[in-house]
Amino acid sequence: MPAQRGRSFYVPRHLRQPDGTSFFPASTATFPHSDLPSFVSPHPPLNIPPRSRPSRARRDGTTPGPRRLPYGQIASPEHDLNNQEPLDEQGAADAEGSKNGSVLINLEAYEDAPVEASGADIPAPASSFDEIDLLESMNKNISRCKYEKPTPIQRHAIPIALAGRDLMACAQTGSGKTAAFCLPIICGILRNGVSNGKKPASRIACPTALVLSPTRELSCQIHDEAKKFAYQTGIKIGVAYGGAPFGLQVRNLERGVDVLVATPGRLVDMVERERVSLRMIKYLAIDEADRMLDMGFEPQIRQIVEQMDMPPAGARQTLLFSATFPNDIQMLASDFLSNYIFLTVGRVGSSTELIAQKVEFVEEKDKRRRLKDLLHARQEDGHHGKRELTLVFVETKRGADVLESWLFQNGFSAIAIHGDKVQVERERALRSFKRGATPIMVATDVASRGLDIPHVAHVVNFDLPKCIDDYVHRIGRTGRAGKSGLATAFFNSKNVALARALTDLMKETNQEVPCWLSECAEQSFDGNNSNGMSRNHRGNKFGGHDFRRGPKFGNKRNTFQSNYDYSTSIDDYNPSYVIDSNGNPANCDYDIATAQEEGAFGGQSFGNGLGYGSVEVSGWD
DNA sequence: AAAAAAT
Repeated sequence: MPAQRGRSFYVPRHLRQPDGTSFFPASTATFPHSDLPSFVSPHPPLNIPPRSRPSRARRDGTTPGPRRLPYGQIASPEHDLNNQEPLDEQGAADAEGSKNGSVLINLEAYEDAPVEASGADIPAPASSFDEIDLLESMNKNISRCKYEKPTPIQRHAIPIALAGRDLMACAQTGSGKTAAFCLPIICGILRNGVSNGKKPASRIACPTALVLSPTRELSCQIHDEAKKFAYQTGIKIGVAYGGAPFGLQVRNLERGVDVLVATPGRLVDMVERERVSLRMIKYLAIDEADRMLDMGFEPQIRQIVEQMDMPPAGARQTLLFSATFPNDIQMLASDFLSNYIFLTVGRVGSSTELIAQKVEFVEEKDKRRRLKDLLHARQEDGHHGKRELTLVFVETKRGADVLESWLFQNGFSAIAIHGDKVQVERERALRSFKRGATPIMVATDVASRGLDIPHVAHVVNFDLPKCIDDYVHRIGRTGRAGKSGLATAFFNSKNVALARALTDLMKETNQEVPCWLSECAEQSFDGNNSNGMSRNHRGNKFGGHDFRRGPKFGNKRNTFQSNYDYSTSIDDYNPSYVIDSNGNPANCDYDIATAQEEGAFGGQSFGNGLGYGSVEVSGWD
């Protein structure tokens, strides 16, 4: 029985201390409610000294949060990726039912979400939508969306954005961050007069606002959401992403666009072909900003923001949102910002505790058989017929296809989704899964971020991800809106590097950690490092703080909650160890055979002591 | 080694 830390809530990864404690001890100044703390005082703009950009190894780009959280709002409407129809009132109210009591109960916990804000002249948060000076037409849309009360991130971020300030904000997906940047942007455009980006005698679309996101599906989702807020305001929302007909998208934009939601590649294409110009951009929002600035994406983002015709920082308003903001990414991101406010809204993720996490020791060759058993077990437990959904994550695209056909041959109705499928197939697979036509979906990480899939009762990590953030994100597909869920992971010697982080996370979420896993974790090094490379540039963790306050920058004025010792975390962390041919740390003498003797195998290591039968899972309501 | 994002 592993020692529990006695914390009854989940601390988001980016708010954790290296020792696992929260960044927000009781003595720390936080403002869980909407009062602006008295110790927040204006100070001159921070002067960020030039720095050398650290060379970065492959970073485990993390994106926010797994699911939509209640916050007393009705859960987000299901997004039909193909639905490009204008939103009608029914659409606006097309909220997925989550009117159960637990939502309201959980709401109380979210009110305590700790908040950290730093920067000059921080606008006071608002406690209600009425308090925020959004326009009448938008208030109606907010009501139509059944948003009764702003979420913590909305309460803080919307006043900041409405005040015209640049913002770097940390908040989980589903905590309402889409609205947190869409509402003030749309409101700002309305106040200044809608132009629909029309230049007389020009076919070039000139949007006033640009929203960037890392995946096509996420762009669709934001597009749909933004349309709801802009309903009957005259503001036009457009979308541009790859895998869909170029000409069709362009023609839609030619009809006028104020807010363009896009993935980077297609946008660059459109700008280069002179179908879109960024010269009128007044608002730039980057969703999943840390991922967007991660290797692979950064050059494109830099091209869009710095090398095309977009007005420079200061001449536009820039809003960056993400779940995590490692310090090195903050540095990159600050290039895009001017006198910005850094905002972190942590959350008390009690719903995460509603996910029963189970880790089983399963060798590669046994995985299929074990998965089959799991799927059968659930059917025998009488849950089938409710068409609850099971999401199975694998490592590779090919692996997804292979497992899909194997499942099919074994009588399961499964479908695969991954990036080698054409967009139409991706969307078809997703729809089929959501509908329950194929209640099992085998996915790569393409499905782990940004997708809102109701009724997922079970997430199986057939292959565990390399980084713990991905794990958190994947399992968060279940246990939504106050409902419980189950997450099962297949662990074997290939995953030893994840043992420590996995153990920590499970403890934090009050899960019982199997003995063999604890033992493995104790004997291995920090598992959040999958390739044995030093990640000291990232600091010891998380980046849930304004990097401007780090020791290198020497500016600790006007900050609250600064009792964290950066000196031990940012530059001094330099682990080095050797990985042997099996991928294990060479000096980790963890012995699989011992684990087997200890009964570590499948079925013996239920995360919370609950069997499948005793886990309350959701089905169709 | 892998996934995502342009054609």
